Order: sequence, then structure tokens, then C-alpha cells
Amino acid sequence: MSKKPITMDDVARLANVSKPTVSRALGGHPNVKPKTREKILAVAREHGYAVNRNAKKLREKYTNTIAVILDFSSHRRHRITDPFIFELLAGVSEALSIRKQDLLLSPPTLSDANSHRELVSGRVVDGFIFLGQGANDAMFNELVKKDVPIVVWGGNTQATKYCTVGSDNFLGGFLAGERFVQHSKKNILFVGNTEHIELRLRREGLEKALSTADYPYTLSELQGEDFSFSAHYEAMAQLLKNSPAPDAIFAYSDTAAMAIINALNEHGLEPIKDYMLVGYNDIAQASHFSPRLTTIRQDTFLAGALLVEKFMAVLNDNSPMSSTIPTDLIVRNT
Amino acid sequence: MSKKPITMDDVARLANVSKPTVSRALGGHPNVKPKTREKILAVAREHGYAVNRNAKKLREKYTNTIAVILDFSSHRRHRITDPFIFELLAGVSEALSIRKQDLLLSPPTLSDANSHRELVSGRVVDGFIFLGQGANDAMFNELVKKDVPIVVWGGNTQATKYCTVGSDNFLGGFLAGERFVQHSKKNILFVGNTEHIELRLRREGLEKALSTADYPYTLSELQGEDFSFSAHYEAMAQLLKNSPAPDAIFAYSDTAAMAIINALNEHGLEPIKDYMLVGYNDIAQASHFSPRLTTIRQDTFLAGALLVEKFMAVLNDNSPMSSTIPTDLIVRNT
DNA sequence: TTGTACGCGTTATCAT
DNA sequence: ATGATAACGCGTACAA
Repeated sequence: MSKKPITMDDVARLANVSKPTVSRALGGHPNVKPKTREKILAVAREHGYAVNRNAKKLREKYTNTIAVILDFSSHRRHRITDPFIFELLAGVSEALSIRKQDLLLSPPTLSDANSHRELVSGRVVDGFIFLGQGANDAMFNELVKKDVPIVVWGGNTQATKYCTVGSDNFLGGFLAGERFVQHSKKNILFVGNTEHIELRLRREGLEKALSTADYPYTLSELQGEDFSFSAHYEAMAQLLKNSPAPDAIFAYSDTAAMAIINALNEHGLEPIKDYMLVGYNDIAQASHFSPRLTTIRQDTFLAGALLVEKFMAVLNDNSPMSSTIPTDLIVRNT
Repeated sequence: MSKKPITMDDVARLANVSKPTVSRALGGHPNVKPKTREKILAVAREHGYAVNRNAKKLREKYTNTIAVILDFSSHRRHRITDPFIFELLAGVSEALSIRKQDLLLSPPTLSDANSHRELVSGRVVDGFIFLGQGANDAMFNELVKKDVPIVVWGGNTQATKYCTVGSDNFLGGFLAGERFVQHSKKNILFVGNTEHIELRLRREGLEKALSTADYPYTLSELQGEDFSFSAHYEAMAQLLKNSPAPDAIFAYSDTAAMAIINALNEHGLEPIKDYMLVGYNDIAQASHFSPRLTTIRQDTFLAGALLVEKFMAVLNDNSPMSSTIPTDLIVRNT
């Protein structure tokens, strides 16, 4: 147990060379005789030597570790609800591993800008990738002001001071609206809290498309209290009790869409026949739910790659532009 | 950008004390005069000082970082399918944050025992929590032999040399079987690959319960090729074409259950009336799927806490016993 | 091509 | 209660 790990010094001794030579051999430095290198590598392998990464980080500029923060509000107390955020996490994880960056998965205990900054000045991580904007716009701006490298998955407006990657939310909303207008839908329901930048943009896109309709229509809004499945279900059931049923619904996530469909079901309403619904994210479950969901697709693999690419650019001070990934309407059975 | 971060030396100078005193003040050491401590903390706060964690780790025994490895086989190429693994991840994340341990989320690039060991001897992490056993039983045993601290979410047999935490898989299977026998089910289908220890145990439990039936029955098996939704759907559709429909199904996960129900649906079969189905995990979606799934619940919050607790025990050389979390049958509409 | 000497920022030991 | 000094393991000038 208390076995002392072997150090670079030990390897040097065993290979009859000096420590810097070992360092060079392991680091792939050109100026080292092939035969010497081989000898060193052999000794290292034989003794299971591994470079002490803390000592290394102590000397080097970057930690090559990036903290990834899940959207706080997508978590329920001890219960995760939306698989999308995890598909996104998987995308980021893969992209980071390609660049040989470590991923520190941070708990939502970090709340303010200072606790985040400490992680950087303590040289634990080089910066942050936030998977979700939530209501943290102000904190993100503060972090940028404090020179903390960050990239955020989310929406972007003129006021956004930090680099974002996200779907083209306005377009996503527009595509949904277009579909509704094509089918002459008149009583449209937008589900989502427009305090979130992304959702505000989607609603704007939706409105833009609806405004091309040459007939009268109404647009109302349903804001779930939190992000849980049952909250959405109940809110929708309540709405159906008190108001005329909408004939078109645009939900901010597939998960929310599923909850809403359940409520519509129990109210005796059928997809396509009675209502049209467009979800968002195209999570794995969306195409297997019954009914199969019409939704807006986001490629989480590409998203991860882009988030990491932008982060690296931020780290190197080339203030990269925010950007969006392709955003497509996938028509299925709603 | 190239702003040099403030060091402990700097703080010492600014507070008119020596470096060790600063270290003691920050570390909560008792032997430091309250007034001195206050002064030091004030200076540190004022200048936004944060301890360099790499220098700290270079001196200390533990890195206080734990690598968490997701089950390789639960990932599809760029597509996550089963939310359960992420509920588990959330549980572990929370448990680790309570103990102030950092979570390094490792990509599935690490394949053999040596690459894992390197992470420990390189002092990146103190050890591993594996979320899923997959077919890595041999590697886990090898890691234990090499004194790498690990804990595994999964099943346990006499042959298991490493510490596991998991649901009581035998009991889970038994509960499902009991339900089937109570309803006189005769044509039982087990869905899952029994090469996985957990699933083998569940099948054994199922068989045990079935053996109490005082009537003849058949038990067959369906092994999905991979863990994707569509693979299960298609395998089930195929089975329904070629064989008589089962009147009872025990699926290894709720996700698999959903795929199978879709296939049964399209074949005109109805839950309860035509078949009975028990899933596994009780993921958030299970109670909102249509039909609402009967399933075996696992508390992922508790699971996370237990995994971390056991890991700490392993780290401190008190070879802890493997253990199981409460395992209950949740009866809903299948 | 290789070796010597030093510093990275912290904690631990020992002395005062 | 505090300070001087060493040591953790590595990379990098600079010298050879």
C-alpha cells in the first residue's frame, strides 16, 4: 500500500542517464539518440513508470483539464429528467478526449463567479464549459470580465458577452411555426420559460413564422414551474381543463413534449388529427416514443466538438465568434 | 492574460508573516493566533488568492480526485441510450461533492488495466468508480491485484474479487418471477445478455421464483445484439413473427422494456390483457411512459453514496464488503 | 547528444 | 505561536 511510486530520477538511475534525458525521451524531444530513448522507454515500461502529472502541471502553463458544468436547473433534487443534457455531455467528453484534455465534472455547488474563478487560479482547471445557460447570464459575463476562459452551450443575443455554441434557436422556432402555418393551425401554444435566452429566441422565431399566416391565430404560453416531467404534465392537464385545447404546440424539449402528450392523451386528443406538436433536441427516445415525436434535431456530437474547439480558442486569446450548429425539423408522427 | 497568479509567498509578505503560517491559517490549523489568521484571510481574500492545488497534491498523499468510468457498452457510437447510467452518475457526483472529492469523468479510451493504473501512479486520481461491469470482470480483478483502488457498480458472485455495489439482482429477478407465477404466466421471456454478471443473477432469481409454480411453463431468452433501442425493437418484432407471443417478459432495463413494448404494440398486443412486463431501474421516464412501466426500482442517490463510501474504505485499506441497495418491485400498468 | 543547477508553490519537520 | 529549511517530481536554461 505505502509502496513509493517510482520517479523520473529512479528511471534515470536505472537507465544510466540523467533525469533531463529521461524527460526528453518521454516527451518525444528530437534531440535524443534513438538507442538511448529505447533503453529509457524499456526501463520505464518495465517498472511501470508514469509521469507525476501534478509535478508536471506545477511547471507548465496549462492544466489540460477543463471543468464541465451541467445546467443547474436541469437537475431535479436527486433525479435527472432530461437525457439531452447527457447526450451533450457525452459529446463534450468525446471531443475532449480527442484533444487529450481531462474532464472535471463539477457539481452544482459552485454558485457564484468567485468559486469558479478559484478553480482556475488554484490551477485545477484551465476554464469552463457550461452545458446550459439557465439564468446565469450575469455570472457568465462576470467570469469573462475576470478573464476566466468559458464557453457556454446556449443562445446568443447582441448583449451576450461570452462565446456560445448552440442550435439556431430562432430558426428552430421558425421551422416549427412554418409547419403550423402550412397546416393552418390557429390556436398555438408555446411551452417554455422565455426568461431563458434560448427559449426567447425560439419564441421569436415562432412568432416570425406565424406572422406570415394570412388568417387570424392566437399564441399563448405555458411556463413549467420547474423542469420535472410531472410538473409539465399537470400544468398541461390544468390548461386543458380551463381553456380550449390548442391545435398546435411547440415544446422546448422532447421530454416536456412527452409529458404534454400524455396529458393530451388522457384528455382524449390525438396527434395530427387533433393537434400538431413539435419538440426540441431529438433525443434518442423521441423516435421511439408513441407517437414518434416531430422535433428539432441538434447533433450533440458536433456540438461537443464545437464547444471544445471554441474553448481552446478562448484559451489562446483568439476571441472566437459564437456559432450555431445545423438545426433541422424532423417530421414524424406529431 | 499572462497575469501571474498570486502565491502563498506573496500573501505571506503582504501579511507580514512567514509562508508556513499562511499555510496553517488557510488549512485551519489550530496553532495560529486568531488575529493573525484574520489578517491572513483578509489579505488572501482581498487579492483573490487560491491555493495552487497541484503544488498541494505534489506534497500530499491523496489527490482527492476520483475517476468515474461509464460502462463502455452503454454508449452507442455517438449516441447515449440509457438514462439510468446518468442518474447513477448524478448520484455519484453528488456523493463525491459532499466529501469534497473531485470527479474526473473518464472517456472510454482507457481500455486495459495498465492505462488505468497509469492514471493512479501518475497521481491524477486516487482510484476508480466504474459505473457498470460490462464484460470487464477480468480487468477489474487485474486492477485489484495491482493494488489500484476500485469500486464497481454491478453484480457479485463468489468469484468476484473486487468490491461491488449494486441492486440485489437475484432478488430483483425473484420479485419479477413471483409476480408472473401469481398471475399464472406460462410463456416467460427473459430479455438480456447473461454474460453480464448482473443479468445472470437476475435470471437465476427469476428461475428460482418460477420453479415454485405448480404448473408447466417455458422460459426463453432474448439477447439484444447491442444496447440500442432499435436493436431491441427489431429483435422483438422478429421474435413475434416466428414464435408464439410470450405472456410475461422480464427486461433488463426500462429502456429495453420500452422498445419491446413498442414492438408488442405494433403486433396488436396489450399490456396486462395480453402480457405482463417487468422492467428494471425505474428511470424517471418509466412512470410516464404509456403504459406506465412496472419495474424494479434502484435508488441512484443511495447508490452513489454507497459507491463513494465503499471507495473511501478501499482507499484506506479496510477491504469493505460488497453490498446491495434496497431492491423493490414497483407495480404500475404492465 | 547529454548533464548540472535551479525553480515551480506547497506542506512537513524541526527549532525557537 | 511562528519561522527557517527541506522536500515533493518535474521541465528548462545553460553549459559541456
